[in-house]
Amino acid sequence: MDIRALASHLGLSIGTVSRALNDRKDVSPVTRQRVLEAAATFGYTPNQFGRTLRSGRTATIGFMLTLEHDSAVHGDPFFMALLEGVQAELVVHDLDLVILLARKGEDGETFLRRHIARGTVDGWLLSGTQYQDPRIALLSERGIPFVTLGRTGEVSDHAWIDLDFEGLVSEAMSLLLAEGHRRIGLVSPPATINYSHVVAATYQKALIEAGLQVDGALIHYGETDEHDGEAATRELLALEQPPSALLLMGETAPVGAYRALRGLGREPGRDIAVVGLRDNPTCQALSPDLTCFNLDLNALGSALARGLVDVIASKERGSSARVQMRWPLALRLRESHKIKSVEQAPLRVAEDYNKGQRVKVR
Amino acid sequence: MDIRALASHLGLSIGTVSRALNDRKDVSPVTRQRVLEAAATFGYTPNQFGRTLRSGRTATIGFMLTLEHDSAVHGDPFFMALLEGVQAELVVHDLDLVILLARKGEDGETFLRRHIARGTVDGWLLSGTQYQDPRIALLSERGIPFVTLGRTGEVSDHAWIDLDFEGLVSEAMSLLLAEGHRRIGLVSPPATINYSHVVAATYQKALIEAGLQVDGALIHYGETDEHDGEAATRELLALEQPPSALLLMGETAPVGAYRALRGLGREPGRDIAVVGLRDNPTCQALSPDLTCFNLDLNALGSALARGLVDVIASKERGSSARVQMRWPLALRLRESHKIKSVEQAPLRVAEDYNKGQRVKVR
DNA sequence: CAGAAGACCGGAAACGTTTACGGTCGCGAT
DNA sequence: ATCGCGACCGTAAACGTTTCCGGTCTTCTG
Repeated sequence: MDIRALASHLGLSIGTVSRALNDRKDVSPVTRQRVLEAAATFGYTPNQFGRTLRSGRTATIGFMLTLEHDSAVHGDPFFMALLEGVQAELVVHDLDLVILLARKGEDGETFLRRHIARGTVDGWLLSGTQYQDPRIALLSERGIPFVTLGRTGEVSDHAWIDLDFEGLVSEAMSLLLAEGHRRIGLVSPPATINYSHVVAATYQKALIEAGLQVDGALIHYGETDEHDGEAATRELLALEQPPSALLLMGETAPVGAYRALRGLGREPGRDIAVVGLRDNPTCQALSPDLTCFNLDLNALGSALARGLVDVIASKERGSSARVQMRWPLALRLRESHKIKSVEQAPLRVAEDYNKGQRVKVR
Repeated sequence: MDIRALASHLGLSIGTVSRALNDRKDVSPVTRQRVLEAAATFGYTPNQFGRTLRSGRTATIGFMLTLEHDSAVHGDPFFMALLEGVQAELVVHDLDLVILLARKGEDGETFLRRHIARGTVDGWLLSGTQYQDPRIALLSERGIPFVTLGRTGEVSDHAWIDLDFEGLVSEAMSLLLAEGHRRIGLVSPPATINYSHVVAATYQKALIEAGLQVDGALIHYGETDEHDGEAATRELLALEQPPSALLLMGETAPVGAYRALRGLGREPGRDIAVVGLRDNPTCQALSPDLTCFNLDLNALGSALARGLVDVIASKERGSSARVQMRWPLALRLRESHKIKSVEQAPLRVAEDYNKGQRVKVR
């Protein structure tokens, strides 16, 4: 079924039919109605390839999935719920979604270059932003609309939505400080991952504002998967002055931390406090229940898609939309942040570090 | 950069250039070489849409991702590793991969119909096959190449690769029977999921071959996620004659089972035996370590892709490829299948059920 | 009432490819 | 010398759209 066939059946020219289908002007309401009805009865769908060949638009947006270096989201169904939200929003704007996988060993830049040349999509959703991310420069200088999930190290005026790591870490820190902890271990991704910097900075800020000194030995950078979470925990607890609390900024790191702690004969949520990042299914298997942050992935996905739609629209209008926001997360108080054994006496540690200076903590 | 521009720069016609680029005959080796080099230096990439418009081929295959009813793979990074394998194989054949998401509330059939009309891809990879799956009839009668991950209830001659549930269940059963268990609880997906039938049948066959009777109360159908795994376990253990072993045919069901068991004051791997389905990250968080099956998702993905390539090739040749295979899984003996407390005396139970008749169990 | 201004529509040129069809040329066979 | 046959290449017609450009015809304006 052609547009030509449809037009001749209606006794119209293909131009008019095309205009009617695309909601453009220069077509009377009555004929537009006729065309729409005929298209529906014949089940006519415009050929996408003819359409893009002529107009240059694909009506499709791409979600770039990177398998490696994605430690923030590795190992859990993070994306499924996110993409559901993206999809739901895009369908409102008559946009289709395709998920593209970078080939194994292919870096993000050449991946994008390949697809730009191919003209696969009209806009991009990028995940797994690095501290320095060449994809951003590439897309912006070519004028291709995109939104990133996550910021980068350099300040940039591109569109992004990131988790509010500032708010998240400072909330976790004030919780732990209020519980009396003075030595708090931090497990954070390597420096290539952007949010690692935000996390470390906010962590230090919280300590300093509380009048405490920062001990670099308490900060552990590395992959934040289960395995490394275990190693990091062992390392931190082997310190001369081990932490009384752990803040784990990786999705599955708490699983490894629990294991390491028990291997050392210490019980999370009793002997040592543990706070995790996101309330994901993997961590729901832990007991005692992990205190961590709640994230509505569906809503986040929608916001991401809406941001991209805005960018595309403003580019067509010649203006420029400014979508840059930190996505708030709510703290879920459960069991693992508590310390039940008083012998752990966090205050003593605190006094050591404050050298007699009295600190008020909420 | 046009094919026209490239041709005029070479002093050739666009026809010749096209033939040279597509490895067709009627072009001398020397000019072909010239064309290839020129294309490389100019960074020319043929426009995909013009190409598809003319030839009808997209050089792209689609992986259909269904979010609902996918209890077999729900809640874990099943797909990531699988898709990596698919991608790696497809790239050899110059095929691109796109992952398409069914819209929320959209059933698989209309999803496919939409994309068939659009002509999005040349072939399909289908996951989450149902017991009755209308997608298969749709695609086969339209002559569109596809391979399904999973079989269906009706015998069909379409191409599929499925996990070897027969081998898997019978291996698990002979393990548990050899360990002395006589009442084995089975948690399996609902009847809409195809493999649930295979699992149940093999389970019953194993019991009968061992000379035991089948107790329907020991079989629990339902979603096999973490939540339902918990509910199912509670239900089974509430029986008058509770099972001494659990066979859980869902990815994350064991997590819930562990929780339920401990809620009832029973320790997995000591008071009761547990065998799971796949060795996934979520289950790796469990302790004691879950006895389950190992699956090389990467290899499975490659096999899937290769199958589809075969189907496409044989369709072009007019012949028909027969790719139907059960994918073997290796049992991983770990801790959870053991029973350390002898008071649980499985043999007594066995004698109850065999009414004095002696059974030889390997 | 003349002219301008819209509303509505058809014609036709693109968009970038592939591919069927001829045409030329050289060469071996008759 | 003629014929036939490959090898090689150019021409042009598609593939299915969108969109610019005019061309009617009606309606409003002064």
